[in-house]
Amino acid sequence: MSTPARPASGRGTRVRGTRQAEALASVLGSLPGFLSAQQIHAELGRRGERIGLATVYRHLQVLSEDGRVDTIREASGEILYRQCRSEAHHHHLICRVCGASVEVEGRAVEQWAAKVAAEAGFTAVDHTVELFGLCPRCGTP
Amino acid sequence: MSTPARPASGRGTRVRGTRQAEALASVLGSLPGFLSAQQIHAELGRRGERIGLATVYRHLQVLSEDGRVDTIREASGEILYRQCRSEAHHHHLICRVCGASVEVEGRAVEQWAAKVAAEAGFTAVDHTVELFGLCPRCGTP
DNA sequence: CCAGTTAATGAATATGATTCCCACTATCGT
DNA sequence: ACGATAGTGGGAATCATATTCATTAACTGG
Repeated sequence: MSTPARPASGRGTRVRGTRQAEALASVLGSLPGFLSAQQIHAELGRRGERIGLATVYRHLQVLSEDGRVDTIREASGEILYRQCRSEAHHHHLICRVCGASVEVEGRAVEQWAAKVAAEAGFTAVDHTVELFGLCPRCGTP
Repeated sequence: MSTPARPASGRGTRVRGTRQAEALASVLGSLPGFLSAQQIHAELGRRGERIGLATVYRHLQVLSEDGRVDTIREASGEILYRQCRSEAHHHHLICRVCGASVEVEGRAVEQWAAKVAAEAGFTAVDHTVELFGLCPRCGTP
């Protein structure tokens, strides 16, 4: 036997372990900032993996639905993806220039949101909070 | 003379007072929530104004650049527009169901953002904050 | 180890919002 | 009223993302 099966993702997923899924995970795991689907696709090509753009989109969609990658929307409307460390709810501080990002937690924001919502009589409140700026490297020429 | 000119927007804008601009302003002024360009275009048609979609987009773009309307991005990526009361910086609490919105200020959030950014060494930090929930009417069946 | 089952792939095509093009029209200064 | 020119609008262009469907290949039972 030699534990033949499950060469891929390892988990008890209903997903087949494919070369493409592994390559995508590898890229997400090795690059630090937020990337667009197209950038990820390009990086895959650069690494010699010839993977269809549709497949990249498909995987990213599933991964983000499962909460395994976080997404933000750029000013242009393009979606950027990033594999995140913490499972817990958090926000991002993102460099406008290089895309580097820091995960930040926002207890203060959660509380503020809850208070404001309650005052207005709103329920089931969700929120989006993202911070954009210049990281130390890009902001200090 | 009889102060003939300036039939349109009134302000010292460099924009010509056109029928289309007035109609658009009228729609924005009379509808309460956030609307997509297409919804606004449809409403204009409903009111008997035959205005090109391109013109609607053009005006909305200028208005939002001038800060005369606020914009948010729906989950689908579509941009929603709304004429806002206050010139001052503010955020929105928006009903997921009916689109109604309340303007909220977020001193607490601004301060939190500034602090978090400073700690990470980021500069020139900007932020996006939007709250989505169910308004009193839509949340209480 | 092999063949069959079926999910996964990907090239091409579709979609849908937004923008661009450009000939035509209407506003405003004179 | 006239002319310069900003504004208009129909349609084509763009661009990210979704979908289709025939083909490929990952797992599974034998």
